[in-house]
Amino acid sequence: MAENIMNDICGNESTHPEIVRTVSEKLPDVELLYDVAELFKVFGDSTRVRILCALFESEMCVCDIAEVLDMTQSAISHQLRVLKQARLVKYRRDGKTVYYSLADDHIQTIFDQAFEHIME
Amino acid sequence: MAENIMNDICGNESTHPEIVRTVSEKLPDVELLYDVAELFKVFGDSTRVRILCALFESEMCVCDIAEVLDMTQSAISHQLRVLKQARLVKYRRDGKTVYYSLADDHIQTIFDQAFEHIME
DNA sequence: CTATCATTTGAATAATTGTTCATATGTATT
DNA sequence: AATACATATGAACAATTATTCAAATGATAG
Repeated sequence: MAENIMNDICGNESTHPEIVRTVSEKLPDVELLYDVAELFKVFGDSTRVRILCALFESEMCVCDIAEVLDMTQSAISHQLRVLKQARLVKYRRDGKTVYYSLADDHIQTIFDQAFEHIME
Repeated sequence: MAENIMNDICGNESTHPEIVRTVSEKLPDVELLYDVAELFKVFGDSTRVRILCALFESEMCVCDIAEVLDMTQSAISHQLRVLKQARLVKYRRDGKTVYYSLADDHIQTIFDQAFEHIME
């Protein structure tokens, strides 16, 4: 009973060497793709999506955003921090109040495409 | 020492009632925005981003993808499952081998915009 | 049927992350 | 000064998740 359980599982040689080679060449730098994933990770939370969509309409202060989303001011502030670090929102201070707005035009385009994907 | 620490923290009445009202009206359904976040969550992992970018070039079997990304075949399979559930990839079987390819044209557009945001 | 190989799946583990609570800034008013 | 209020921040907790390992399918050839 010499069960030869080798289970190569696609060992050394490729199944399709030429495809592996050309795709490996054309694939963008790992670091760039990592940054892309990081950007999408920021979009990948419903609270942040709702904040950005709210800011599509108008600049807003933290309190107003919290009221529109029916969430804690602290929770909103934490998420605005994430959006700020990703350079997706900018802010201006007026007295005690801080007003946030969108920092980038690409955002709306990206969201529009996402909507289209979901709708179809 | 009657320290009146009330800390309203934007209590009942809005700071900007008219903005809160109009934004609340225009904001898309929570469910739709939740779906948008779910889609971006799928894009928010560098392994999946690399898989999708690889598939931009050519359809590929699981083993080849694993070799291009220098990762376990099992890890790739798990992620392909996520991409499949999100209707982002489709597959065809040919004997023992399963070939994956992109299921949607929006993906490339979304990624292009993401690249632009990062580059600028 | 058995052996082999590509792929899938399930459980376990480690790491990441969103919210809450409490507290700390910062700014204006008295 | 002290008070009030908008916002920010830090620690803690719960929940989610990507990878690994082991084992199970599924498919073909002998």
